[in-house]
Amino acid sequence: MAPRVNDGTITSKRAMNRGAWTPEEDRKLAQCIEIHGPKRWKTVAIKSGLNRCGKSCRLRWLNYLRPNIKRGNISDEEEDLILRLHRLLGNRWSLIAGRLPGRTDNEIKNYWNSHLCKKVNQKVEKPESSTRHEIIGQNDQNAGDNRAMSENEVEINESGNLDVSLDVNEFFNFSEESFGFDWLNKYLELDQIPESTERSE
DNA sequence: AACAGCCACAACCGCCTTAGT
DNA sequence: GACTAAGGCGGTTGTGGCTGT
Repeated sequence: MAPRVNDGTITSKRAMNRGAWTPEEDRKLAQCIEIHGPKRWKTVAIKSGLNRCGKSCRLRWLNYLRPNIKRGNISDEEEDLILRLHRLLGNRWSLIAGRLPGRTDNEIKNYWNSHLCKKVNQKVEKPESSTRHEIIGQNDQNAGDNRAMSENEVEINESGNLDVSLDVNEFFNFSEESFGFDWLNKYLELDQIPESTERSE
């Protein structure tokens, strides 16, 4: 790895604006992105004259300013989807967010940490209701380790009893139009894997 | 009314990956 | 291939608002 000389976050902390964004800053950023597009964040940061780093501008745009963004009121359906996707993917919030149109990884991450994490833990504490889901959920503590795994593999159960190996990119159709829930049905079907399939090795 | 504790969420930090030279 | 800058991501923190005492 290259030594970090300047990654945009350490850069002259003294000089950069930090903290909450003001409506005026939002307006300037939106204007600048309109001109330069939601890329080249360093350029956007400079041209907007906001005295913010590129990463900060990017985050603000992605989480609050970009069009078609949904805020709050996560529906039961969405919550269920998040739970299922988390079982499948672990803490890969951007992937999960990619399946929830209008939702951001930051929002889902926050929602998970403040709401769903507790729910899952409560379920885990009730072994009598243990289903395949709860058993898998117990591996959530290791979810971060999923990053070390191949992008193309999802090994759900490290015990070897239920190793589901699949191509995530193939499983999820990442095309722009695929924000519907059809793909979920596929997963839900998969969710009821017959015993013979589960034991396939 | 005042205070403490909790919760939700916006924002930052640091690591990793990718693209460009 | 090596190096650097920039982008992307997940983890963590700071803080304002809410609730209970």
